[in-house]
Amino acid sequence: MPITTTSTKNNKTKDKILKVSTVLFSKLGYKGASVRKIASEVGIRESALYNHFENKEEIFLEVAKGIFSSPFSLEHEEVAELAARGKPFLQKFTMQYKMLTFDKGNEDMFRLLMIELFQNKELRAQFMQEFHAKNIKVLSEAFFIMMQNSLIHSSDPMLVAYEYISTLFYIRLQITLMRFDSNSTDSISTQFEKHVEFFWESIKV
Amino acid sequence: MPITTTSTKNNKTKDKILKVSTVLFSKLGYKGASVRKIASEVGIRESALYNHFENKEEIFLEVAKGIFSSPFSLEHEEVAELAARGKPFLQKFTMQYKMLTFDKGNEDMFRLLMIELFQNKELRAQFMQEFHAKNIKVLSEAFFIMMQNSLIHSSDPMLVAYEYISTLFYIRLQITLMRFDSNSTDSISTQFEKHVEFFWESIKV
DNA sequence: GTCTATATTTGGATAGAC
DNA sequence: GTCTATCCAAATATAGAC
Repeated sequence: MPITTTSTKNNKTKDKILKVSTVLFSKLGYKGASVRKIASEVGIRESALYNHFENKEEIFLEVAKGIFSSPFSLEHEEVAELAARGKPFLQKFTMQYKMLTFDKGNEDMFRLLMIELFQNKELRAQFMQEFHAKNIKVLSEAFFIMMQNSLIHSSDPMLVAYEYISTLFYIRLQITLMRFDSNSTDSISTQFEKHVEFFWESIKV
Repeated sequence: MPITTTSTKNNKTKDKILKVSTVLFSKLGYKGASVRKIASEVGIRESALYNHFENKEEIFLEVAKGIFSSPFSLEHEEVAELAARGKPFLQKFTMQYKMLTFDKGNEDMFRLLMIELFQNKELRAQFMQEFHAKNIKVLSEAFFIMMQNSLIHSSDPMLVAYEYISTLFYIRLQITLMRFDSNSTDSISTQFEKHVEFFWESIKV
């Protein structure tokens, strides 16, 4: 008995509403994605939407849940194991980040986050926690281990983590922008790998 | 005969409209800042607005001009001179960036840019050009000079520039987010200086 | 240049028949 | 659960008096 994220029952319309809403919210933002457009795209009347959701806000909140539900992350043991080897950790972490960047669903969620970031206090708080603090935590733990193993120069692990994640974020933002305009990301797609190389060369003993 | 940026004549109302619009657009975005709210805040009727601007779009475009009009930047000669000394260049460049981050007017413009980034193709193009490409150009020129003077390790100046600017951008975004919620930026305000130190230690010969 | 009045469109939401 | 019909509020914008 597999349980879907949200609805326990077979609810095709509700699912379609969420699917359509995700696309529209992440393209047009909360205000831009009107109930009219959503209903029209789903293929039903606006009034029918209200059989599945209380109001527009509820649809949005359901969609927005997806923003911070990262499909994968490194296990604590895996972090320790990889960090002890140094560079492999950075490679693994960065490739996961790259995957998220190019994954269609996560791309939509990232765009939605960026669009609503300054319009939604709750999203800002979650951004700081889930996108920033969590990454800083994992990375600084890894860098700390690398320092203990004398693989990299000793300094503040949190600072090193900050420096590392900031570039990943910037690459992700740029790529998301380019893809939104259907521009080629060829010139920037290897930036993640270049970042790993540059950074590792910078910090290694 | 000093000429104001936009209006040659003394036009107090028009100036007030622009001032109010700047605040509202940068808080609520294009859609959120209604003509009603603008007029109300200015202290006139909506219809009176149309004596000064064709429509809402025109007001926005006028306000948006301010996004990419950086108040200061380094002269070409100054870049060369400072870059030849290495670290002083990074310090100067970064302090200018920090000033922009904390400057009220530029803070509003940066927020407006972030809010509308995914809603406005023209803004995206300008962001890539004015915020990214221009900075990469200045920085890579400086790093190139440092390499020629054997102050830093030889590598791709563009890559080094990319790594450098990405962190500055991330710090700026975080600070702008915190200030938007009136949160203290004490813990992060020295991040710019830390970035200079960390980066210089990473690249210096 | 500003006001009142009004037109028009869009958007969120409900009532009630099927 | 979906439809038609309808309501109400908000938003952009114009006409014309003062």
